[in-house]
Amino acid sequence: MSQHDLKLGHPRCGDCPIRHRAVCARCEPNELEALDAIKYYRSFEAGQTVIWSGDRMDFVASVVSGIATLTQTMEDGRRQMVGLLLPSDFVGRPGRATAAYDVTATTDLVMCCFRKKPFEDMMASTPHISQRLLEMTLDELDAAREWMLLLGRKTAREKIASLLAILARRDASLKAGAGACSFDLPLSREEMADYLGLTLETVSRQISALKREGIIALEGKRHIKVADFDRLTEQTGDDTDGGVLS
Amino acid sequence: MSQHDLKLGHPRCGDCPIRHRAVCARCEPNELEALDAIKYYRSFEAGQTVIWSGDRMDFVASVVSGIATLTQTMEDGRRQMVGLLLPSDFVGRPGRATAAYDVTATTDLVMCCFRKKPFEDMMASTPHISQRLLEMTLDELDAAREWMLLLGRKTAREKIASLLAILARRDASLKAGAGACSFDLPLSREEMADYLGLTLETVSRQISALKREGIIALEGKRHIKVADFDRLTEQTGDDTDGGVLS
DNA sequence: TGCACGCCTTGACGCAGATCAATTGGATAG
DNA sequence: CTATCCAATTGATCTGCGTCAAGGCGTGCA
Repeated sequence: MSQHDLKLGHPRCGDCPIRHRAVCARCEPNELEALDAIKYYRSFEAGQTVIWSGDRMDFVASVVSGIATLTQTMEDGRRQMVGLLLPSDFVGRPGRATAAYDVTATTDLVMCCFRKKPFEDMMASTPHISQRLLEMTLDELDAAREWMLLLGRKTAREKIASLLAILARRDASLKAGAGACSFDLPLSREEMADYLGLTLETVSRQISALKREGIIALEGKRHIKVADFDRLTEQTGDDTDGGVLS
Repeated sequence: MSQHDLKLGHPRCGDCPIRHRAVCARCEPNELEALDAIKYYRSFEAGQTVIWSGDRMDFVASVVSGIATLTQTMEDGRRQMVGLLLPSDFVGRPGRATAAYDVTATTDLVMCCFRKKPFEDMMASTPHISQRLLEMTLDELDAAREWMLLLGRKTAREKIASLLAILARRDASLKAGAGACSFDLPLSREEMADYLGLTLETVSRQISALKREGIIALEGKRHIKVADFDRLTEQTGDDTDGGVLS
């Protein structure tokens, strides 16, 4: 769409990690300067809650390193994860005063925060930013819709396989397409269950089943080896044309 | 956020219905002129498919009247609705060439379409538009996340009650809050099932159960009467502080 | 008037996944 | 080396919802 993507910072250098699609040589350096003035960093330990749903939220933020989750909780304690935040993902909603979801660090986490008021002012005066945010939000919406199909219509086995495939794709060196790969699970069984709309027992049983069938292997509880990625994706129920994302 | 909301057209007049939060007296008339040049209208009959997933899509659009759905279908025919498009909702993604979901008219439908290329050009030159779209996309993302909780963790009864509450809230004259109301179901049992991640039989049974308990009453198959809205919302599993949206 | 077709309802039954409960295994502390 | 703790596994049983199947009801067409 825009040949001139906003350079709020370069993902590679980790300085200010708002993701952009392609490095662009024509970006204005002063956009970065402006952001420098209103940003600060916060670190969290694995398991720490970053924000509780309903809290006043006077910043927006971007994940620098680590993984966080967005979850919703019902009165009786049922929990559903509704977002998985990976490095460069954006948190918080310009124009809203309170948080709508719990945000929890599942690994050690560093976030780059922007005070909300100046960030919003800057959005108003810097069109690239809202265009970039729109693009990112549309990506998230697509991911949410894929997730809805998983929650509403997939079996437990398909759910697990889908999650493992997502994690494998993003974590492992799968450049070429099919083949072997291995990665660390960033989520506990319970967190996986909250992601998938299952119980942790069902998650555990399905992982054991995949192991028994030789589709995956475990090293410890948290490290997964996938012998043949194609055999895993066969289990996901998805169309078999493995779209490789940019 | 922006005190100066884009006036692409006034929802009330139905001319060009991109929704905006508040009527703004200071809008530039030429923004509207610019849109006039690239827009056109299309009508569909109930049941007609507007776009198939994978189709080349050279426009974006906004719903003028009627209701449309976004659905995803798996190879074996399992279907999940992932979006419900009501008047003033936006369809299509700037920057993407092909449709990601099936779009189907569930009632007679009129859409206001914008040719994509000129629309994108205008987005680039008119910051208000991307800001307005960002706001709308964030609203959709919130709705999708609420929906994920429903799909992942709610029981069949809670799902039905939630859907009826959503339809009642938007359709009926519930200004004051609680009380009686009635409305027409815009969806068939099967479409409700696809929305909720259930089978149509389960939908039918749950509706019968709510009827038996006097929480709702049916007139014909498609008209619902809710005697006491609070008794319905008690069944949704949601927190009981009925947030009234702007 | 009757038949066919679509949509909905209702019943009977089975199973995937939830629930309840016990055990294992790996990590850390004493 | 043993005790403690917590995440994960595994087993036994239960149940909500899916599946399969048989009507019911309204609408349109011959």
